Amino acid sequence: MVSSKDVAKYAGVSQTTVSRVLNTPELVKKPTLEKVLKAIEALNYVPDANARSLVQQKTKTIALLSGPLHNPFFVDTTTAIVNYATEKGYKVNVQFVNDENLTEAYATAIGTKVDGIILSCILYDDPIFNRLQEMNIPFITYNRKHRNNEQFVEIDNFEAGYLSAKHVIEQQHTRLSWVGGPLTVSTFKHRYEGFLKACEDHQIELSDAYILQTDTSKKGCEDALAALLELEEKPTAICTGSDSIALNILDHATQIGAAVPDDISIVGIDNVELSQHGRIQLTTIGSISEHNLGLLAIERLIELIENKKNSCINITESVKVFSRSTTKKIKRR
Amino acid sequence: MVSSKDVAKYAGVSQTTVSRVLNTPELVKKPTLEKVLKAIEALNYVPDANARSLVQQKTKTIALLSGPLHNPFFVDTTTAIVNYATEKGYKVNVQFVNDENLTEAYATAIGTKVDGIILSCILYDDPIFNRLQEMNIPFITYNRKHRNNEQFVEIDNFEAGYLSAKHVIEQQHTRLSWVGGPLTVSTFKHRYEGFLKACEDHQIELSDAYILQTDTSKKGCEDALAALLELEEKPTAICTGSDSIALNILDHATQIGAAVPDDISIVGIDNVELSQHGRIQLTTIGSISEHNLGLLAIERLIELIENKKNSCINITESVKVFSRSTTKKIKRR
DNA sequence: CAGCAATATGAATACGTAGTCATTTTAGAG
DNA sequence: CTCTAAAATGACTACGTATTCATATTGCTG
Repeated sequence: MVSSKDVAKYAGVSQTTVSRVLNTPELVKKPTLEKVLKAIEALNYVPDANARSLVQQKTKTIALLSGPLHNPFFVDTTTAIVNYATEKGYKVNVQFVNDENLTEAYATAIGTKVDGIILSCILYDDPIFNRLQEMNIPFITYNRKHRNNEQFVEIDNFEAGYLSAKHVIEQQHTRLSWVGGPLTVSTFKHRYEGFLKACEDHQIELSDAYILQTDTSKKGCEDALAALLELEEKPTAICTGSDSIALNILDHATQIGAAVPDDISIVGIDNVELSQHGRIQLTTIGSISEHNLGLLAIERLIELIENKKNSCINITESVKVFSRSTTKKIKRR
Repeated sequence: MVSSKDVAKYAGVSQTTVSRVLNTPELVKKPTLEKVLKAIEALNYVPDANARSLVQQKTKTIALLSGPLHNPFFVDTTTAIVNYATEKGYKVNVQFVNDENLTEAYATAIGTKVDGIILSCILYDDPIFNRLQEMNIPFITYNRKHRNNEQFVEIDNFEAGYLSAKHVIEQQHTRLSWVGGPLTVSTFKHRYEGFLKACEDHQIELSDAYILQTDTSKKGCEDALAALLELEEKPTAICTGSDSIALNILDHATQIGAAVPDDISIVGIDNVELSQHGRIQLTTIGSISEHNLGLLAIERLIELIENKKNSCINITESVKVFSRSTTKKIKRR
């Protein structure tokens, strides 16, 4: 591997000068500068980022702990995060986190001495949170948050859940179902609470059999739908905890011949890109901003890293209904 | 930041011993071992991965240069690659590459001294290829390949294109269109060649107006479809260069009221996860293996890194038709 | 051309780890 | 208890860079 010393020898200067050429070229005389640049070119020299990190104590690397990409929400956010960070000169270390590899994911993120951590996958009461805080590495959560979070970006989850129910209630639905995710997660918890409140406000009675908390997996969603369709009195509308869940249910409903929205209406939350697809046209609740949560979060994180501002970042984006074709005014009998 | 020296001082041993505890604990006496472990625990010590990389000349990091995630093919492969590499103890540096940031992407991949590079985005005749080879870093391409590639994993692109055309020809279609991507890319080039051969073998005449090479963007695909639908004699089947293109066309067709498959049939290539969705049900050509190309490639790459085997890896997976609901036997007039 | 400030360069060092080699300690044999 | 081989530990150095401080060179003023 060719080092700055090699370049120095080749150019007949000191290693220091080579370093200067790369970092503070204005401090080096033109002829010397060119000699060195030529040497760099000739030897195909590329500075070693690790060595640089070691001495500067900065890695120009960010750890991204994302949820899995089969959830289209994370497709959108990962794209935004990676692209923005790359553009700003940061490398992005990506891990897709699930329940099993969570703690290990944190460990490697910490051991790599990254400049910052951006993560979605955290529980509302997660013990790892304290360790993260002790590490004194800037970090921010998007989508989900922790009970004590100081830096996070989310949508107004309560309102999203509320609007979700309100939307189908306004379409005359009275038999509303909720298919959500684990209540240990802030998003699902608050969305569900919003859903409940809307039902309460509109005097909708909720059958216990209509309320399901899945593990959000494809299988889990399919089972949930199956359970609902087995009921004597089936719900006419399903409010879901996320677009991912909604898409899974929509998929399975179509496969087993349940017509959406004619037999049953489905509402998502998140307004992921995919929900707009002509064949999908999912009615959903999403941020009024066109910037997704990942982008908002990575912008803040990099600001945090570079300015060392320690101001609290609490962003809660307002939401609205995106009414598409998976919901329909119920036909009164 | 607490270093191994701090641990050494705390435990009353030398830094060497601390290092040994972490790397070759069998060479250290029990009591000493425990003293050190306690110190590590007490100080919350985490070894600095950068320093380790510097001295060992190994980073335990892999650079992934992927295409953008709005192409669902890369959703599948990125998931497989990141998860497999993570499981094997590698960090994955992800970049989503497009035409503009390509060279820069290579530069950072090289500057980080990664242990290996896995990439899809390379042109069939790409000058960067030589530089990669000179770097002497193990690298492998998946999906696309370079003319001189020695390590690659692909599907049988020619056969895929061939089967694509054959499938709709067998459904009595005679007015076949091809909407592909740039022919500078191996996949599109070979798929197109296969398509042409099938048409030739079955005496299908191709109108020039039916052959379109798009930039694969959403807009590009929409324009292509619009152009086709403006023709006096519209094609009855569109064979596309990839599922991504097919999905974009399907999206737009639905949005503008063109019925698929009743008005027009659409075939993709890649068999991405999303193509199976109940609402999509895209007929497509894909690998007979259930492992996606990303997984196959990352497995080989890590083998390459760890065994230094320099054997050529040329994998070309066989393909078959996945017949779903976007193609249909044409109604003879 | 002297003298001095400003500019340009280089030598030495630190960053945190792993590995080499030398040294000390331990265990076992006689 | 002595001697020797094996086991355990430590001092030192390299990795490739950026930075500090010292030194050399240049340019300018009078």
